[in-house]
Amino acid sequence: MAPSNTLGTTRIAGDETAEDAIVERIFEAIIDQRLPPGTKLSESALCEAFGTGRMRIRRALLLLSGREVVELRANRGAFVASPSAEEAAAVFEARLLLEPGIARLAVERADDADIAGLGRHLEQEYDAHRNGRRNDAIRLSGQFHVLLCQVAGNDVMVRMVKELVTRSSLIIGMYGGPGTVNCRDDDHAAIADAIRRQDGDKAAQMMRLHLTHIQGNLDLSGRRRPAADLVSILRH
Amino acid sequence: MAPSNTLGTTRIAGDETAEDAIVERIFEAIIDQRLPPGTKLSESALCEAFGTGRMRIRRALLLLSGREVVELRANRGAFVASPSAEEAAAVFEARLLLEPGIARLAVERADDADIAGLGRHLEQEYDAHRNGRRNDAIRLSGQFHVLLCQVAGNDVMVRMVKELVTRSSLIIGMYGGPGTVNCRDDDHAAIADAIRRQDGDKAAQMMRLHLTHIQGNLDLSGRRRPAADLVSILRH
DNA sequence: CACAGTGACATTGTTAACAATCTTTTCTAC
DNA sequence: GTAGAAAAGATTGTTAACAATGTCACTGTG
Repeated sequence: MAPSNTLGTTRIAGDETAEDAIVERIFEAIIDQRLPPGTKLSESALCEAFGTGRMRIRRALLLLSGREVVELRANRGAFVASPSAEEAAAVFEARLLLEPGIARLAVERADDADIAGLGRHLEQEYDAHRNGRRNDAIRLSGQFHVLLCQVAGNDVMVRMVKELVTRSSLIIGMYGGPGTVNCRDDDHAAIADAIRRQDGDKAAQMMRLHLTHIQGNLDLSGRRRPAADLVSILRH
Repeated sequence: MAPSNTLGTTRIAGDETAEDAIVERIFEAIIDQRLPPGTKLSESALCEAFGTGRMRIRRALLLLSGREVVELRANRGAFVASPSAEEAAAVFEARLLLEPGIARLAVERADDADIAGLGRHLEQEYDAHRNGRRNDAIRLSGQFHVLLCQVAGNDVMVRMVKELVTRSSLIIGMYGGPGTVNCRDDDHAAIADAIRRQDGDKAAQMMRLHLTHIQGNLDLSGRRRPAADLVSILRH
């Protein structure tokens, strides 16, 4: 099972530092849109939420700012990034350049275990969607793209896509319609199907289409969701 | 002129923090192979080299580790990353996926000023190469790829390619022949030429060829250059 | 009533001392 | 002379106090 540690790094268990875990938790919270853009990430609140000292928190925030997911304003503190419209366009342009190729690579590299894993993932996604577990649905939806990179067997791309997916969540939170979810399950199923059939061109094309779908649901008028209470969101 | 601040971020001048400058300097030093893989980056040496306190240095090192360019070993300190053979393959696979598309985008977006800028850059590259300024040649060579992203007008890709180019320098330092430079100037000229002629397919193809050339000069037998003296390398 | 100024409070940024770990040297035993 | 152990030294990691800055409520004035 192991429901937690989703989107986790490809690292050996004992090797993880505490701030990596914090980074990962905040990453996830942003991906499933529990932390909307602009949310203030105050040090004291994070200390309380994670039960750790200020140093760890500050390191984690610095790491997150390096991933463009958190904005550090001098003497003001850390905030969940609020991507501009240009940034949003750039993120999706990058995804359209990367991910169809990744899908094609995934076709080349996928073995039976990978195919089975994709199937299991789709089932989870579908389940979460059907049972109305919105947060799970959003997170799994983003995780699908990362999973594809893992099937493609390229850790560099895993890192990149993880960052792009997270930023996409922020973008959707800002510029997407109220009910918009990260991805439509049907698209994912189509991509996975193409991979199962070893049709690289189709997989790439479906991925391109999928990303275009998401992009098409954005309106770029700069709305913003209200910031929520940090401690309750991140409490374990 | 402005010979320094090459490969600099797309940021407003006054907005830069001190650690960003440090990060950029180390990035550059790695790109033109003055800092070989495995070099120990001791805090005290860096403090001396940059004339700043330990805190700044530690923040910079953490940022660099987030970009996979520096490896942080607990209680041992920071080291210039030594990419494994698998990592090397992943980096070039990612570049082959990204950069041909970027070249194509650059063709679509390039205006006259961009074309002129590319021309000037090539001249500088050629000049450095002819006059035996090896470090400049290597740095400019890497910078060409970043410049292309800037022409393509996508800051997300700029960040990605900057990281990939830096890691490529490490890879070449470890697995490349002794005289191997980052890129051959001819390839760059051919790419720039295709852009000038607005031939997107050709630009993409030349980029693919170019990256394949570099990749072909690697042998993956895990040699390592000796570590050099930090303070003399980074002193201003 | 609106607004500028002032002060108290809260939050972030920095520094320096301390603790823990690793490295190197030295000493002893074989 | 070599190998192992122990201690001294150097380096990194952590903590806590302090300084600087920003925020907000309150007050007085126009």
